[in-house]
Amino acid sequence: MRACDMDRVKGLPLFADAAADTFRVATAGAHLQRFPAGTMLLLEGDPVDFLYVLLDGQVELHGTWNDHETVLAILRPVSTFILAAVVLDADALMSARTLERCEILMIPGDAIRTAMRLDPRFAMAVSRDLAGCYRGLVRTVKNHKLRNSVERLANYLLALRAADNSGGVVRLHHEKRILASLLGMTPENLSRAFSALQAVGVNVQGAVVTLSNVAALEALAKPDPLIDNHAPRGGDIVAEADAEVWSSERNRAGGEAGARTASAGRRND
Amino acid sequence: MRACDMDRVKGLPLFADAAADTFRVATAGAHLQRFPAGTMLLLEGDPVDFLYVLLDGQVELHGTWNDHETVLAILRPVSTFILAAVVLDADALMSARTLERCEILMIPGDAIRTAMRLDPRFAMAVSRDLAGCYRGLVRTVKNHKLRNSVERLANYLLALRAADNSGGVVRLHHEKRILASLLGMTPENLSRAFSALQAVGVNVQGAVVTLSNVAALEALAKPDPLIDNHAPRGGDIVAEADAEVWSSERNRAGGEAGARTASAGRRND
DNA sequence: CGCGCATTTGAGGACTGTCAACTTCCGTGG
DNA sequence: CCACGGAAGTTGACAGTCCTCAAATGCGCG
Repeated sequence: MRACDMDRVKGLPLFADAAADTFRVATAGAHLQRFPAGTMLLLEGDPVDFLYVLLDGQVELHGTWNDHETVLAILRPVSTFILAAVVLDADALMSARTLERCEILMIPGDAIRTAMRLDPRFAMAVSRDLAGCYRGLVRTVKNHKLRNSVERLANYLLALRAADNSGGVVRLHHEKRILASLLGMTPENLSRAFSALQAVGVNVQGAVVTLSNVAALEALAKPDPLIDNHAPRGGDIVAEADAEVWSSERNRAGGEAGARTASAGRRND
Repeated sequence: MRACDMDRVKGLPLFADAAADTFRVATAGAHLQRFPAGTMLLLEGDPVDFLYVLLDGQVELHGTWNDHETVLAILRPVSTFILAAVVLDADALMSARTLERCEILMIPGDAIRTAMRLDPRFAMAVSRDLAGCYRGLVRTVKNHKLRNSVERLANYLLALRAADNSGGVVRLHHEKRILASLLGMTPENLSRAFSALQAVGVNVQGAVVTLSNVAALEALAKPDPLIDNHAPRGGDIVAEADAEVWSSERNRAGGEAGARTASAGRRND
């Protein structure tokens, strides 16, 4: 493993606070591996033997049922994934597949669990990481249960814009059919959702999306800090520490989240 | 706090493994409180000062957006909730409301965080708890994205049956409109979903549901161990340790989960 | 007994998925 | 450099699912 890779791993919130020994032990048994695009790293139901650290490339996490598949998260460097299964030494609930050529550090699950026992600071970091992942998923569920597909897409675009601090032009990081699945719709409907957003100044040109009327888009999207990690807080409150990898917002470019309906309201309560 | 309550708290996976000292310190600053039905314990967006331990009654966790509300989880004793926010000392992403008269132990968040720093075994237990919660939500997302409303209801009923190890008769633990929201539909559609399940031997009589043809119900529901925590594993595999509170399967009686479409398949990819 | 609320039922419409045809894009190979 | 083939993305037509509104029914509590 290159020194710079080592530094990148050490820079993860998960390891930043760990004792030097902990880090050394954990990475001692680790190995760096390269995978071509389209490789299945992990199949749901399989035992999980490693904590994965994505150093380069993109990885998709998905689930299947009854011959259907849905994308649950898309990871970009630097991210760890499958931490929850490692902590519990349990079977994977999601499959992982490379979307492009990837460089991945694989740390034995035993090493992680041992390190947690020996280093309370590391155990604490794991807890914080998992708490952040959990909260990311709460946002996702709220997003899906409280918003329709056009609203989800609108918020996704705003999240992209916030993440790339791009002005009025954002680039989609994935194929549209992957994005459609992540947002919980079919490719056809994603296409129609983009059309619908033309009315608020959204134009698509391949992977390049121009937002010519952000105010109108925001009026439609109604981003909410309790769903969308990028959305502005009310007062002068400090940004929360959710951080962390996985389906955490940063990786998904703020894509998924979730929150909703009031006591009297309706819509998919 | 009564001694028997103390024992119930100590019996939680979260505390079972903790040092005696840890438990003493944590519960020293705690106070037991009773709330009438319909009390808002916590509003989303509020700072979280306590870890809540539900000892008696039922609590609903919900999220709101744009004047709509959705139920994210329903908790029954003994459960802790809001642990993720406590670990991160962050604002709540969900609101909590009592559904009936409740008895709740409130442990200061500081005490929890301090205990984690001092007691690695406790920190480890927190990690395991959060990992279980996380996996519960992964199941929920798969359930919602991969199944339609009738399928979700069918699996919910099977989960209830498994939890209560009832034969062909299960009791609903909540009002139908709450259940509808938890399952991601309107009360009207829950009613229609029940009607649809008559074809596979499901009959509703108030809160009492009789399942006269479990085989047919299962054929429709297609329960999956990677979505439904109750579903049978393939071989002689040991049941996983997900356990834990919160939106964990046990509380929701195995209700929620989620996963979906295969590469070629469709339906809400 | 009557009121209020939860639940049910019906009708209609909005949203989303399915199927099929067409266009565009892109990499391969001639 | 250009033609070809396949995949991705679009569009249209249609159907199924789900939500909304309204009204009726049933149940529990005062």
